[in-house]
Amino acid sequence: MIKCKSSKSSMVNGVQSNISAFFVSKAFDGGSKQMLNGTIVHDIFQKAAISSDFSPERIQTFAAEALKSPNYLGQMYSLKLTQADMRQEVEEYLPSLSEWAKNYLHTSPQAGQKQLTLKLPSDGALSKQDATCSVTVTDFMDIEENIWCPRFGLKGKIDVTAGVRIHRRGRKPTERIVPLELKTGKETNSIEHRSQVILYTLMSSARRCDPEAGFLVYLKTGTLHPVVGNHMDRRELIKIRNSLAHHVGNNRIKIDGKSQMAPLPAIVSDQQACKYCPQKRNCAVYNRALERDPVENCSEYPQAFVQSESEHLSQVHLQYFSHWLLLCTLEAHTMENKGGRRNIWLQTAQQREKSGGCAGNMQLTGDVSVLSDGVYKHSFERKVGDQTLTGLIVGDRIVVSDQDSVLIGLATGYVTEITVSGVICSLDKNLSKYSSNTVFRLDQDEGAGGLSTHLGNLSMLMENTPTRPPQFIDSLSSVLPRDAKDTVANILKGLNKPQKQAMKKVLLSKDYTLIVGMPGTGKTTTICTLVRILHACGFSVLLTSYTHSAVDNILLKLKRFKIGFLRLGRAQKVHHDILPFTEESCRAKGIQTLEELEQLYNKELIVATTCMGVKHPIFSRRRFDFCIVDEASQISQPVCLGPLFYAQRFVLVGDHQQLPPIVQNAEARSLGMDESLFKRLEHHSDAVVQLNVQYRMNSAIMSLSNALMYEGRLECGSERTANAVLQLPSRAQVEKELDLYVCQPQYSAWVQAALEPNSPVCYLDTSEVPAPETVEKSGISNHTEAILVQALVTLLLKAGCRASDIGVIAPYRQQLKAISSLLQGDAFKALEVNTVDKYQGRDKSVIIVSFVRSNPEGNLGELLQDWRRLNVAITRAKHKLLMLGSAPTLRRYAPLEKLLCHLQQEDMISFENESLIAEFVKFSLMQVTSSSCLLLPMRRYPESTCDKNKNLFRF
DNA sequence: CCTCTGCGTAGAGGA
Repeated sequence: MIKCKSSKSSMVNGVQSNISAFFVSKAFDGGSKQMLNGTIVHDIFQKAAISSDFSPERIQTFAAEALKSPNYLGQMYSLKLTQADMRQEVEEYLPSLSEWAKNYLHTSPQAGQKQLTLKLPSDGALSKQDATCSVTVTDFMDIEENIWCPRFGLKGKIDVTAGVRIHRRGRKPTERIVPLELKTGKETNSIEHRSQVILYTLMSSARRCDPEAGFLVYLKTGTLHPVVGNHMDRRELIKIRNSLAHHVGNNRIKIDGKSQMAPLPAIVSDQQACKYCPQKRNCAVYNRALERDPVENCSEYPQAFVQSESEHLSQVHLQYFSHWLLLCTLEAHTMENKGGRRNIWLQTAQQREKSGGCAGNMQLTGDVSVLSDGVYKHSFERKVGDQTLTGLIVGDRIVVSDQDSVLIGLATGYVTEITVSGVICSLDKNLSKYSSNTVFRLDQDEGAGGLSTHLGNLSMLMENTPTRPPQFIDSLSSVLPRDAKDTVANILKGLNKPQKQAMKKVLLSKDYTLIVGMPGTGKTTTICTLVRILHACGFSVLLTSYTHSAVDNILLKLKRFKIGFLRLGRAQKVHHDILPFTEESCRAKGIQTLEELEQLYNKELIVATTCMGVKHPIFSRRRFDFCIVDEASQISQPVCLGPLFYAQRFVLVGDHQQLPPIVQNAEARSLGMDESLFKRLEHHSDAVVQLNVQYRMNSAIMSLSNALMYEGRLECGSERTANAVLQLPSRAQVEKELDLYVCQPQYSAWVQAALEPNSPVCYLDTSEVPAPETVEKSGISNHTEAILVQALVTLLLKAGCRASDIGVIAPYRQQLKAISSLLQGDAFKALEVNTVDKYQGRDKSVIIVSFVRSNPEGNLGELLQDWRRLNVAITRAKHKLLMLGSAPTLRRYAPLEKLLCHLQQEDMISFENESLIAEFVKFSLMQVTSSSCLLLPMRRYPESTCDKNKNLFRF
């Protein structure tokens, strides 16, 4: 869909429009006083319209409220404007707002006096003869009506949807519902303004009776201009739309199986238009980097800016730009196809419900309450009561449409609560005006924004700034302030050697430092300490990571040391204990003036947010001494760059031997999109410091990862870590029970080892069991492995292990489902079943890994081919690591082959056959069924039923 | 083949 805003640069000019479709980042169109004024005046007009009160007093009140609203204060901060400036600007408009209402609003006493000239369509329902008429607005039907119109491929927001009465001399008045477009700029009545109204008229016609006309409201003068688009006008606009859509939609082509950026239409040669175009740099860099026939080779050469905007860039820079533009384009395409908004109109609610992420057949119940300005609380109930709701989760962003996908995108908002038969959510629109039997669908809204942050950052990287290889300062004494020395020395006391080295490296860096944190080496602690040291030295720090939870992890630690910080980001995503530090909470304590806001933004040395949060107004002004990026090895390059622009020096913390950034498009991945900035910069070994002393795994578990990935560099931090084993208080009892229960000649070595604290690593080869995989559309699972996991967990719990100390890991979601469905009940509640990816950064005392894949010659998935994923899976356990899988299948994966070889050498593999496994499973399951509560003492068997000397299982 | 987290939007006007 193409946005309807009809400014010259986005709708009319070929190349410019394409460039602006790529780069919609704020950074290039940072706004202006006039734009902010426009927004605020719109706001005031719309508030007056909602309350049907355009009296000067009321309008003054609305203006005063707007001038201290959080959002506008933020923008004033960005633009370095004062509230007084802004007030003056806005107040100029207020009288004409009242004036406009007096002239055109029918509730006003002398309404309908103004004569307008309508240019009527020749075949229109309006009259041909008299072009002069008067118009009154009778009703405000909607404000900021959101229209997504698949029929024309257009989307947009209509400022005001109004009922109007058109009077013509000697005729009966005509009633229409028409779009009003408000303008605060010059009364140009220009082609751009008129085109925008024509498109809105067209979009309105898809929702209701064709209004045939719309109106431009110029608020500076308070005048109203009718705009009637005839068939030809509409056709021409749609043609422009189609050509733009074509270039945006077909921005990549495949040649010999390889994708590349498709050529754009010829660059425009309008010096006047280019002069002020916000996309100037992007246009120039794009042209230099991607066009086969760059303009400098052209004979006529009107775009001198292409040269001046890009001459600082070398071939390497341009290559980086075009390479990542392609990668982002490929990835954006895949993401859009996957969970894009188009499914709202392409799929019925029933279809979409099956794949999850949609709730159809919903009706409004109860009243809609106003939570705050522009936030309305709605309760929906399922019309057909017996169906359970699937897919939607609290916190999801949603789009509300009507069930038949005619009124698409009526409102957007967030799910706040899920009940048995309904959903409660906060929406940006009040839907109570729709009749009570309107049926709605709520769709999960995934891919908003696309990759605009990536591209915006990429563009910013192309800015003309000095570059150089990493440099370092010679001595610490020159960086440490004298009065901070003692504090710093004190803080350093708690650290181990590599951690201390890391601190030193950071302090001595002039540009950047990479901290490689191998599993369990205390990355969070190290970052926390680093922040404390930098804080003590009086440095400002921007603290970021890709996820909210990673940011909050560090902040939770920092909070304990009473270090002050400001946390940016949506309250709903922030950890509960960190909420008091968020901008939102601080503002709630009463920020009315720009000075107070500036104070808040500048108060703390430490500011924390996610990498994607760099669009915040604070970054248009504030700069930091250091930027620390946690989990940097999991962040794609263009995203990681974002926060770095705002700091003098930066520190990336991560481990490229663990999971890389997620890239959905296979081609983009193969072209290197999953290479993080962390990995790329690791080549500068001067800037790298390794944390190799770990406090998580005991020595046996650690040895796996050392053999697989770290070539023996990983060390245990203490004897205690190295020798720590699983404590199972009731183990003896369980083993006795086992003895009593199963008395067969082949005692299961594996089951015994699984419970034995002194064998921390056990691998069960299920190839003889056998345990074949199941491949379904929804994913891959392995039922037998799931049962074995259940049996093991049951046994561990029985032996006295706490459920919260056990973690189950599988590479596939479908397997997690299979396992979870077996582990129902309160006793398993605290147990965590999750994917490898989700376990990154975490640990548990006991980890059970189910590898799932087991087939004689079938396909190998991509997941298990990745060394890094396996490395993560085997480094989560502190005391005991139990693995299940079919060795012959798994040996076809190179990483697993290496792991299995090592396990074999160490004699950590057991083979079991079907009957043994069956007995073991039967035993453990019997325990489940025989006692409803697992943690009660076990039923005792009579002594006589067991032959003690044999120490065997028995039926 | 199947791993998943971030993003509030669309439009504010200038020349």
